[in-house]
Amino acid sequence: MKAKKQAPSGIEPTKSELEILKVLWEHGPSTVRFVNDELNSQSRPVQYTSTLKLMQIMHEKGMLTRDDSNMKHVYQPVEDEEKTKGFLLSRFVENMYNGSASSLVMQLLGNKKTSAEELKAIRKMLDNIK
Amino acid sequence: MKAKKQAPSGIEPTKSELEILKVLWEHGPSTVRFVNDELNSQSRPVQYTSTLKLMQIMHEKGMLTRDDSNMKHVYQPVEDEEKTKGFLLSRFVENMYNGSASSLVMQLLGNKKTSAEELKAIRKMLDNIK
DNA sequence: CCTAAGGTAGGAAAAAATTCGTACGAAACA
DNA sequence: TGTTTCGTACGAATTTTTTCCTACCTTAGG
Repeated sequence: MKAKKQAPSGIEPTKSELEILKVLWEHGPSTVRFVNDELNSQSRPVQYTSTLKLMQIMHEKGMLTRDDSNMKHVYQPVEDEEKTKGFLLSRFVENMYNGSASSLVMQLLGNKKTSAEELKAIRKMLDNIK
Repeated sequence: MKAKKQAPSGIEPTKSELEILKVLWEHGPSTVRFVNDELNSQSRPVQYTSTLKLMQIMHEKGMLTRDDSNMKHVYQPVEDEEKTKGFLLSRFVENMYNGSASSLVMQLLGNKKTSAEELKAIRKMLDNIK
């Protein structure tokens, strides 16, 4: 008998779970049917019952709430987008850059894919904080 | 018979593979013994042969090269730290912020865990690019 | 030489994550 | 009312990732 590995209040989505969260973040509370259609049109073919199962599991884990007062259950993330993304981001920084946000930004700036536009936007943000 | 899913030149480490890469990045080319000791002292208990197996798999995948001219094989990442981290970072940005680096930075700035020191460092970097 | 210590290889088990088949209930509608 | 459509539940199969057991080889020390 092993203690359940504690995760910060149901956060810590797997890859597939994240896909689902993204749909819910973008479109708000949704039915399984909607999420599944979205996945199929936006990213990849997946069977309805697969999406259903996964969303049920996420519900069990406390990652999603659902309204099952109607036949078509409507699911919704427990934690909001900001919080979850913030968590994942700081874990990423922790993991990859020893917690140094500036190291990450430096990497980002050295990245060919970061356009001049982006740089400008970032500067502007920093100025606004000043 | 299914076609092997192609991955960008051996990148795309799993969680455990990343742990190993981190050791190799920090300490340079290493033996399995060294990496295993490091994992055990730095992060978690893991059997020698588990680490061995994983490093062998990474080698097969073309993620690590190895010098097996001596009995104690010495392993080394194929891609350098910058490149791999850059890849992972841009995938993260792509995934989580629709490719918008500035969105990510904004989140970072709103993060309690990003200290004033960090902010200062980031500003300085931006000024240097100007 | 013999043995102990430490190395690799490889198969297989275990665990985690993902996918799907089947059963069955409710609702839409011809 | 029958039947087709759309929904959930749930067990199980599959795939991916991780772990470890066993066999066997090489080297160091006595």
